[in-house]
Amino acid sequence: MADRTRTRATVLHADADSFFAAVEQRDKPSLRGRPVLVGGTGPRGVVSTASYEARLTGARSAMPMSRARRLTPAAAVLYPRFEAYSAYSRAIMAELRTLSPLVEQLSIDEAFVDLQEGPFADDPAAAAAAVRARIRSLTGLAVSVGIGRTKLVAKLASDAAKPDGLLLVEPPDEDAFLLPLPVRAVPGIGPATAAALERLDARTVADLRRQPLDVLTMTVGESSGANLYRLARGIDPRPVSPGAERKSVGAERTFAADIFGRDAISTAIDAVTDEALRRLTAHGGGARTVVAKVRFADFTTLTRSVTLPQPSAEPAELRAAAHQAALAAGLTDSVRLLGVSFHNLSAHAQLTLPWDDDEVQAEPLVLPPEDPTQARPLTEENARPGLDIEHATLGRGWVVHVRGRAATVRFESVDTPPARSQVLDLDVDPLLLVPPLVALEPS
DNA sequence: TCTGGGGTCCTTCGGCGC
DNA sequence: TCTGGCGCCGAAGGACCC
Repeated sequence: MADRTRTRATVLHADADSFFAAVEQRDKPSLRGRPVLVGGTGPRGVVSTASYEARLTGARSAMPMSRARRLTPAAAVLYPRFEAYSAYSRAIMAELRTLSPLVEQLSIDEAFVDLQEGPFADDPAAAAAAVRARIRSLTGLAVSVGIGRTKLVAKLASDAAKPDGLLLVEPPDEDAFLLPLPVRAVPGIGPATAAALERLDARTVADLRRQPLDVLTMTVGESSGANLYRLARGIDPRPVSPGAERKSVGAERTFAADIFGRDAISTAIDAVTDEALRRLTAHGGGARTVVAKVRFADFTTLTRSVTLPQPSAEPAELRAAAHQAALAAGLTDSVRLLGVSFHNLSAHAQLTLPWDDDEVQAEPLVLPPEDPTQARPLTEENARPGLDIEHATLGRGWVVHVRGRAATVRFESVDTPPARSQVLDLDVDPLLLVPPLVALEPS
């Protein structure tokens, strides 16, 4: 494809507003209009998403949950329900695909759409307004949209449009839009790069544009420097490309308290490896490289890898490699986090068949995960605030908290009025943990 | 006040073959 | 035979994003 730079604003970027928190407020009527924090609820949790009400107090994504709670004592703190978010995400992406088949999903709540070839190239703003309204009607969620000639401008426009807005930046208006923005707004410029640019006195995109190419490459590296040099000039020929292949899968776990000792660590490696294997199996195919990641009590982190002669999908072989890699990290100190990931993925599984190898032992099957579609009794151990529950006669609701056999819950869902919280004795009124029920109907 | 979990991409370095 | 340069690959670390 000859990538001829476009002349019209036909790249659309759509991004759901405080997605996780908005889904929770939608599904839990008593939380609407109230501060909500979604994220890890344990002692070492961090905030994934803060609702707009919670942001008023200074709570932010990536902030330690302990700090966010202190800033926002009134907030509901909820454990993420990824199944529910995925269902809403699929509905949003399906609506976006009505605009064009060229949809590049960036994350669970964000996508680019290329309107150039479709019927909407002449009036992207009208198409965007219509799709925002349909998504709102179907899911109750606000999706902010930016439209521009390039991915960079579309993305920055959707940021500027938040919350619940639509901004189209016409090509003649690009410089007026881009130049005053802080460099930190540019995707790819994080804290480290911004600090390096600050040393050049480059704080805005306009400042960045004044930097010679060689200064930028010396400051932030060859690739990033050339990239920034172009982006600062609005040069961004990246096409909207659907179909990106996954390059790695893995799992990692930060322990509520540091663990130490051979046995505890070995058990933990097995558990994390099982989860990573489960995801590899779900992805399909095998992997050639296994990476173990270890974070010690002082937060220093290191990785060690083992590369196999050929890609493998055999749990025993991958598990052995994971242990070998973790061992190479020298697990003597207190360990805060363990991770296992698989790289150099190969599309199709290379399971060594039993007759290929005399020494194959009893097949160590990947344990089936706890089937998320299967209801289980609610207990103090498996309770997490925010999870869906069901009572035989009182119906569906969600967990506020569980202490011993006393469960505090609210019986409410998308289309019920807000409910007061009530306390049930689980021995008298058993509750089932159930998968989220996502009813998507135009309203 | 104490730092998650899922990823992607880039840089640097050392080993190796030519 | 020794040395240097180049390109490739794997390993490790780090920055960044949502």
